[in-house]
Amino acid sequence: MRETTTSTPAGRGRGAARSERARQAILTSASELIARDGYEHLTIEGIAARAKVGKPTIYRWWPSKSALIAECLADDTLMQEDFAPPDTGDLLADLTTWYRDIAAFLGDPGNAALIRSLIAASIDNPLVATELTQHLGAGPEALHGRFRAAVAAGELRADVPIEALVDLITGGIMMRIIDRTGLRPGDSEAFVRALLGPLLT
Amino acid sequence: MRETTTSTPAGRGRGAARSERARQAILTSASELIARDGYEHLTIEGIAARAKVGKPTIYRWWPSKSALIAECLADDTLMQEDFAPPDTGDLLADLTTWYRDIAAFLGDPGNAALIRSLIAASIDNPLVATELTQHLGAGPEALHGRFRAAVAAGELRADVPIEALVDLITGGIMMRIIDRTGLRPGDSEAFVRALLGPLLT
Amino acid sequence: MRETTTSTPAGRGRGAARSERARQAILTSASELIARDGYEHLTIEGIAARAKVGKPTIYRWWPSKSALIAECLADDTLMQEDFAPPDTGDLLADLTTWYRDIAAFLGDPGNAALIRSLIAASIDNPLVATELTQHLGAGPEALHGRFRAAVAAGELRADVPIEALVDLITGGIMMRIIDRTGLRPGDSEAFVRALLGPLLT
Amino acid sequence: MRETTTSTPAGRGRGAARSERARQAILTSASELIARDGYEHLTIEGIAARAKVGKPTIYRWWPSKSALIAECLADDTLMQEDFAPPDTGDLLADLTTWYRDIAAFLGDPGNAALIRSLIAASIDNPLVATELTQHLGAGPEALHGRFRAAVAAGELRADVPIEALVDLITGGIMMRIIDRTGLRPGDSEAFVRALLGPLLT
DNA sequence: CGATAATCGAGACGGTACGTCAGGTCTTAGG
DNA sequence: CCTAAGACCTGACGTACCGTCTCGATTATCG
Repeated sequence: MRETTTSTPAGRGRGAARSERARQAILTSASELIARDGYEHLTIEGIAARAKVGKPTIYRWWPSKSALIAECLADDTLMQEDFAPPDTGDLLADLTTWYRDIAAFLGDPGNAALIRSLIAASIDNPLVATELTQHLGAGPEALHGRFRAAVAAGELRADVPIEALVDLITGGIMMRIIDRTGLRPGDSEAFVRALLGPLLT
Repeated sequence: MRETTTSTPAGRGRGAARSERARQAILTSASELIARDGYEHLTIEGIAARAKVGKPTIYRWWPSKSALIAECLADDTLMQEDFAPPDTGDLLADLTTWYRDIAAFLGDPGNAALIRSLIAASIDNPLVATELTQHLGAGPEALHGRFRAAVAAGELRADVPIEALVDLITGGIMMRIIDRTGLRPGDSEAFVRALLGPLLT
Repeated sequence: MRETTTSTPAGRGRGAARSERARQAILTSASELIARDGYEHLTIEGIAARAKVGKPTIYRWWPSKSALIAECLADDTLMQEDFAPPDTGDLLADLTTWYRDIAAFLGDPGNAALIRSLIAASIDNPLVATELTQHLGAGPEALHGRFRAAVAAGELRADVPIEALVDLITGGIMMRIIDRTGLRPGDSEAFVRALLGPLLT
Repeated sequence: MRETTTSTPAGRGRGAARSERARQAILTSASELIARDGYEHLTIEGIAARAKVGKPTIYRWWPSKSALIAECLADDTLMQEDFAPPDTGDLLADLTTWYRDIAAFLGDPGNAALIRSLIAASIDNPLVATELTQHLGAGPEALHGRFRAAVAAGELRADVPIEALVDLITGGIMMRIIDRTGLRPGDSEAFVRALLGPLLT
């Protein structure tokens, strides 16, 4: 679990400690409800009821629905999947593999809807965007790392703007989720070719 | 104005005709409010009040807030800008120009917030996504056309997957808006190079 | 029904009229609940639920719980009893009769509790006090009237301060309710004698 | 200080003794807050915060807000005034004096509001009513005593129902506070005359 | 004198109710 | 028959307090 959010119990001077039981129940309930009903139908009241917790307990620790979702992601409660390109030495093949995995995941309409919900949450909390891209493997460790390795291996030109490359490829996935076009596994090669293959004559 | 939505006046038998005044007032009010407060704070009630219209008048013609927004876009009430790459014969230069224009537009935080709102609206109505990409110049006429012209001119390989290319480049922009990283004009070349330049050694 | 409160439908320009069904259901539910649970346990939420009405419908028409109670009283929904001294020509006998009726009424602990609740409501809304004293017969028509008649009949001295007399006698009842001492029917004569009988030697 | 409430330190076996500092701080804070904000806005949480005391410390020693108020009164923390009729041998004059003092006290709207708050507290705890009437001089020692002295002095008939007389006169004051009519000093004579003067012809 | 135990401050907890906002539907009056 | 106005029921919002419980520290008595 990456701890990225603000809801740390802090130093605790005196007084009862924060209830780990409540925290877990809230994260779990939020995760189940967003997966079932989508971000738009997610309510603090519903989460509190399902977690058998008072609403104030949620408001005490999270300033907003989206912050709560961010922690669900950071805590791996909401999405177990963590995509990352392998490193076989063949960049095109590795990216295609990675892309295909994601496409397979998004083939399930439930998963696609979940990611759509997470994009919605990202809009009022960039932290969610960060967590989401992490899970998709587009974080600094995974995709960035693979590109840097390719540069080091002499597979990719040294002056390639890796940041831009990552945003392009991640954004390409997002677009297909937003406009509901979807990602077919066969698209994987098209995307990778469009990105890395020789385009200009 | 492209007419893409469902709110056609229809055949009409008897009775008063649909009030064009009301329609315009609603679209204008919705546009002003979303620009001012963002999609999350946009309410039907607020629109009705500002347009001096009853709520049912809105519900009669639009099934949802996002459908209303889609029509605002189609009607050019919400966004006057219509980006499109020029065609000077030099694809890289043309794309860079287009990208730079968009980056300049998004340099204004208000505009960035507006687009972020439109992405939010896109999530519960793909029609908004369509309209939005149109306005950004990523629709069939503009960006696709430019790529097809490049293929025809022999500037781009014939087997390039244009669809994927467009989604990559559009998605790249979206990503930067969602995660609030922003697009600096200087990024334009990086993006275009990352997409079209020679990457592999 | 005396109409003393502010919740008049007003002029009504256009739009749906105020629902009489809702108004009645609210008054009835409030009356039942205050009689059952007391003013302290009376909640707007509970009234709304029992009346099958939305909370805003209550807040639209009454500014506070106590204003609602005042209207329950004015509407004779909460208390059907309306005490008033008879006029047989014998003031002492008439007052004793009246007092005895009230004592009998308050003999039922439920009634005593209800009046106690109404005193509580009176404290944050003097309108309730007015309505309550009306019902007890201490309003201008009943007790005041009887005293004026006694003066006219030469039964009572002309310079008697009627206002003070009424407040004394009403307050005497209130005291016994507040301190839970209670009013026994036998007290009636003691009170009336204490008030009107020859005290000084 | 009369000790009438339940908060006795009890036998105590071992362990730390009850903190007198905490007790005083709580009584003082409660008194200040009820005087400032009224009984309806008085909260245990607010008292605890102002007294720099934990909520359980309050709940440990007092079962309810009203019990705490009762002790504030018994402890003379909340009201320093203790009214009592003098005994000059002239009952009418003495009562008038006493009444006038109370009327003067209630002339200050803050005092009137305080007494109103105490009546509210009396409703859910008759002990408060007892303490309140004590402070107003309507307890067994003061007003009752004065009446008994008058009987002994032959000023008042021996068969006068003193209890009822006291309730009438106290209730008369209460009424004026509850219905916010107020007591003007000039009313004093009217009340006393209404009570004791020759009424019947 | 050290163990025992009650108290104290602090504050988190599961709850209930608050008063408000907005949703989407309906009813009425006017044109 | 459409439009404006607006009332209706519903449901969620975020907040304030409730009364209880759980800490860790302090304090005083008892064995």
